[in-house]
Amino acid sequence: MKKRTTLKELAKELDVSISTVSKALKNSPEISQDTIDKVKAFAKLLNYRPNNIALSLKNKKTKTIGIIIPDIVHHFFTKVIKGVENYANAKGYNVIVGLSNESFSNEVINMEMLANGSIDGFIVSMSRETMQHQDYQHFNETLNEGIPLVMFDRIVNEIPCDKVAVDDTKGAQMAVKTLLNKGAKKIALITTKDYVSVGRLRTKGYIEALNANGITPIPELILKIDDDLLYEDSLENLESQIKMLFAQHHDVDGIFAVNELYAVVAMKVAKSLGISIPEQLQVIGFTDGMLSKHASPSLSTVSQHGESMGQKAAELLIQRIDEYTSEKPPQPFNSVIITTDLILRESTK
Amino acid sequence: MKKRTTLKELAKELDVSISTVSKALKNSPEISQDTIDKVKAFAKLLNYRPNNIALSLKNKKTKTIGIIIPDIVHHFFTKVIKGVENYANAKGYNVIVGLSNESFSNEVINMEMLANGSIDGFIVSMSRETMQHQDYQHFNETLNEGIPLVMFDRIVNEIPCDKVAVDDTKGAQMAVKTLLNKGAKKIALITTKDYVSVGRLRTKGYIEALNANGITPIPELILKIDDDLLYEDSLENLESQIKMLFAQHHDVDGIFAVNELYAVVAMKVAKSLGISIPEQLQVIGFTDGMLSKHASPSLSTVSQHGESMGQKAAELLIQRIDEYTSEKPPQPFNSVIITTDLILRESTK
DNA sequence: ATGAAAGCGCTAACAG
DNA sequence: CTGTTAGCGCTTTCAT
Repeated sequence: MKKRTTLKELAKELDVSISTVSKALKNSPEISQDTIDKVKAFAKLLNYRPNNIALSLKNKKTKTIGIIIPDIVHHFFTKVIKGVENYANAKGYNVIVGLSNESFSNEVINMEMLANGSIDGFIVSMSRETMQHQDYQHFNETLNEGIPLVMFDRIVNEIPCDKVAVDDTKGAQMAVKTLLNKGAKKIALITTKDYVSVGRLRTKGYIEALNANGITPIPELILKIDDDLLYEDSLENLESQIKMLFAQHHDVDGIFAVNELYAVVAMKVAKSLGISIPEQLQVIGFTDGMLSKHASPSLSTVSQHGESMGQKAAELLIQRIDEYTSEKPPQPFNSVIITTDLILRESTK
Repeated sequence: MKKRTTLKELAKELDVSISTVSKALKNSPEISQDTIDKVKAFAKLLNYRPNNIALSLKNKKTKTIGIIIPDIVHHFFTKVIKGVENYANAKGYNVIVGLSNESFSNEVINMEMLANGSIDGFIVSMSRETMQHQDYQHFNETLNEGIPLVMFDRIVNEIPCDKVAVDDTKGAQMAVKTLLNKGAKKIALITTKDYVSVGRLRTKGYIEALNANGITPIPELILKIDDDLLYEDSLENLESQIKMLFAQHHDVDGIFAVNELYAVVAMKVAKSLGISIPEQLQVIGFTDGMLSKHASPSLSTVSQHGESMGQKAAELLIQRIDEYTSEKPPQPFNSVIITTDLILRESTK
């Protein structure tokens, strides 16, 4: 277990000063080619590699970014992380992942832990609790301390920062419109409670699409699911609500669900009731994940392009980090919208 | 954008020395209660929080651990990360995630990047390429530099470190035995190429279970899929292979697949051929993910307990980190086996 | 009870 | 061309 070599050691062995070694390794023109060669050869021999931590302390930059998400067991967030990693690594950044588990306090604690010098900036999707409490103080504090922040997916206007959002409303509109075009007359919506921004926006899209087609939305056809479904125990609740919907409205022939799980569960319930898909009932979900692809019938869905979101978020963040450190004039904040695509599969005609 | 307060600033404002402030904040008995109070009050006022980087440099501990995985868009790894995060955070550690994308060089680069002081230890599941090349030099180097390493899931004996593995062979045995008990006579296996350790071990379990029941394994019933299926484009290849299997062996009445995707695809093909599940064909997969739960019929599966694996890995790693820094006598390496559970659902009788 | 000083590993302004 | 020095923020030993 040999210890990591330091500049000091190299210097001592070569009998030159530390700064000479430091400069030589950077090909400084101040140093003679001769010593440069000697130093480099020796450094390679001892397998010298600079200590990141020391560099961070010196440069006041850690070259790592923190991403805070509500849950990692979730295809969409996973895609986003992948996008962030790809872009960040290419730029020489590492990525620290913090999980809030949908809890406000976890989110705060995680961010505070990282804000104490561990990271150069944050990429965040708010926890459900934070959205409910509408307490954004920790975000604003972070920003005040000069740590840039990019929010994605679960966005809120109150926070002055860069944002990357999905075009939730448009995506939902498109889905519902497609359902209508394909002959659906009575389309139900399975969505979240309104405090979830993406649920709210997708609900908006649903209503707008109906209105645009001269259809008055029927409140009874809108299921606002209470529990965030990532928490798997609430599935039964969902199933029974959907059963009730079918019981009361035999003629529902279309369903738009704001995530793929709701959609898949709806299909399952429908099948168990002997309703055939897509003949009697067409279904479109949101988020293009594993479930959609491998459900049977496979699920038509609005694709969110999580990986692109992650990339874009990382890009905005690193740009902002550069701006801060180079003391450039501050640029206005960006709000990037990632457009959605409709992927048609077997659950629609 | 106010800057972070430092000890120095506090000291200047309070007109005491830096070391006094430092000690006061730690309730050092060397400092009078009076100054302690004063310092603390002022520190709180200015919202002082210590700089992690400076601490890391001083202590030579970063309080962060690096986890390197082949792919994050994968339920199992995601569960493991969650387990690692939970345990690590509780112990005051952060988690840096590195993705190898199943590539050897990415794995090496990622580890080198982090090994330069950014982390106190690694938790790793090898990339597919690494398993193929059987080049473990980077792991050994890391260990030589005194950075502890815990491997999980994709394990290899050649590396002297702590390990957390799934009981792949037993899990597979149990699955096949269950299939037999439930009346299956001719059981096919869908597995990976042998260089994937977990695939190899599960194949072993399959063969052992058959042998134990006096059945001679038929090579034709063993499909060794070439491409790692996480790469989604190779699905068609899989489907056609499965079709061929059914064409040549009408009487296959059981399938054991080494992951849930293979199993779900097999069910899909079977259904498309009019084979009813579980009546004519019973299926068991491996890994208890979203797909298994929400497939229709829902998939019986061997659960790997990814979250427990992550927790255990983090526990072993942090223990090892403590050992290293406290210069305790080295303990022998642990190999923890996480036992599997069989979850019976609709795809078996 | 308080402070000065060294040092963690590295960089860079300044001197020679 | 090479070396000295100060400093990043903090801890800790050793004076005082």
